[in-house]
Amino acid sequence: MKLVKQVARDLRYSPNIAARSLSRRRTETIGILLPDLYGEFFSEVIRGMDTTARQHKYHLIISSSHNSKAEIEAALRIMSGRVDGLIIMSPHIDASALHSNLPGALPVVLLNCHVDGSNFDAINIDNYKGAHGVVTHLASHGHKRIAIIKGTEENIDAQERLRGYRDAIKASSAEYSTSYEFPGDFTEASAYKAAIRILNTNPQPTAIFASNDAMAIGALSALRVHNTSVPGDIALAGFDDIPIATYITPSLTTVRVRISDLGVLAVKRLLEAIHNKKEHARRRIVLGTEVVARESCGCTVMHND
Amino acid sequence: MKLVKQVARDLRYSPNIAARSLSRRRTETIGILLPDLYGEFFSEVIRGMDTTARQHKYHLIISSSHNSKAEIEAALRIMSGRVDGLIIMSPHIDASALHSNLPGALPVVLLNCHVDGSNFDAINIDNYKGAHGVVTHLASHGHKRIAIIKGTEENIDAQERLRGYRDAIKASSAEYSTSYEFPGDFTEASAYKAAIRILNTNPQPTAIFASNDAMAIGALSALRVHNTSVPGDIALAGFDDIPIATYITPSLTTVRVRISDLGVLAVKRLLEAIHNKKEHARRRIVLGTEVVARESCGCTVMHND
DNA sequence: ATTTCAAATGTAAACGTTTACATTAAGGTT
DNA sequence: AACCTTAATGTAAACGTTTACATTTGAAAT
Repeated sequence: MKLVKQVARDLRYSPNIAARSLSRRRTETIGILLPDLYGEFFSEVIRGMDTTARQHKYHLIISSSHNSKAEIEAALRIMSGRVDGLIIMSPHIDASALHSNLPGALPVVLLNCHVDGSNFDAINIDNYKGAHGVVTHLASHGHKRIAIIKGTEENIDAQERLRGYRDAIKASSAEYSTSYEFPGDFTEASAYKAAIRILNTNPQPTAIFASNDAMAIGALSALRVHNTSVPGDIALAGFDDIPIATYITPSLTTVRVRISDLGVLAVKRLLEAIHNKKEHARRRIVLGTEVVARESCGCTVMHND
Repeated sequence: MKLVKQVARDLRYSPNIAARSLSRRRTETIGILLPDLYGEFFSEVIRGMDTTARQHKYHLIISSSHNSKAEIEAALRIMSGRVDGLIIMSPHIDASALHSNLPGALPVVLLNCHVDGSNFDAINIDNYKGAHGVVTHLASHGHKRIAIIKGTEENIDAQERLRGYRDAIKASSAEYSTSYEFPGDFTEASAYKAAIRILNTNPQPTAIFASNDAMAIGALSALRVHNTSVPGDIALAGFDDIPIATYITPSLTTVRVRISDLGVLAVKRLLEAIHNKKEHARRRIVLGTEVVARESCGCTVMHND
């Protein structure tokens, strides 16, 4: 080892980050803006981001719980000074809000956001195809009345999953009616309530597609309490394939999203933009999904040992 | 509004954070060091930290997936320059490692760490009492052979929960034997395997205490696959009370930890240390727990609607 | 030994704030 | 009107790096 390095270590020297940032005009930090940090989905995404960022010697600064447009705009402004780029996950944001709250040159990646043809890097889940696929699967079991528990209204994922559901129903021999569409907000509790409403519907649906796994679990709980067997009386499917989906009873038929890959991709894309600021070409990436048939739809009894 | 402010807004002025940090000698950022970012437990903790930090206009910089002592020491050094204080959650760290990798003046709060009487602010869960309580509860149902699925060996929470389990067994009419202690690592998968080993034990235990809820869920899954009814054939209890514990089938008897409060407390304590650097008195806080009896131990049938 | 080029070293300005201090202005008291 | 106190304003140094540029040094080539 070079003498200098040895001495540096002896003196416990470590460069002052603020001075370095000031001088170099970069912080080696990327910002993550989330609506909320709740449940396994988000911790998986962040895990992907964190490991990828660290591989490239970047740091992650996280700000969550922005549930109104005003809040997220404030967060944008506050964050923008301390990061080299931003990953934004929020249903509340649109292109004009971004332009008016961010320095124009700041690289941005939109994750699971509604992108109205605006020129931003964006990563989305293939919600439409995933929902279409799993609902088609439910229909293939012969179900005629398939209910959906919807996600938060303004959420683009929720909207696309609903669209996939509707088109799949229409394309199948199942019955299409908006009376089979029940509101939810991606939490277990909201789905618990929705499931009870579904049980009180006449004629009763024989299958439920929950717009995410957390809601599928909430619905399952309500069905159990009301002595309704899954998949015997009512079949059930979710969306996301969070780790726990394999382990619940019955195991959950769902749509697999490589959740942590979302985070990995977002960070990679952002770093690309940061490093090639000039000639970086913005584009939209859609992450594919895959239907995973487990017990809750009545397909199989799984043995995962 | 003052004219200056108006003009400032018009020009889209925002102060340069790096320059401000350099000049003020503080970053208004606190660092979080985690071993891993996995499952609901961590997202809850971070949520508590994030909201509390934001209330005080502080930012959170997060670094996870440090699973060896070398990694976490590297992370300590890298982080220390960019934050005003550090919250550390890691089984791999000890006082000397902290002292030799951090500037002495940097405020630190240890969360769920092993604190060997060293002079640090620390926050811990009352693991011993919680485990003792829930195991005593299982014993009160008349179980004589109560197994435990242990957590990661070097983890202090795991050690304390084991200690609580052992003391509770000895204090009850149940049978104490280390052959009822099965290894696990806090993941569903590890508990799945452990549960199968438990089923093959002769005589078979009639109750299982899993050292966290994720493992309880993993064990439950294995029991179901092997046609073992819970709580009919085997009673089950977990630890943490993650949100999903209410919603699984059967609902999970567990030990409630106000998880997000852990994060809230840690941040508050750290901010206190940052602001009162001189006369801040370090101390250890132990967060109480509460046994929550649900279905999986055979207590009641819950109706949560 | 002189020239040429590259490499090593040294120097100083810049990065954009904050803060401490000095100066000036203003207001109130005798 | 002279004096004191407080407030407002202005000035300059400091924060700890990086980087661009100038200078010196060293080595290779003629």
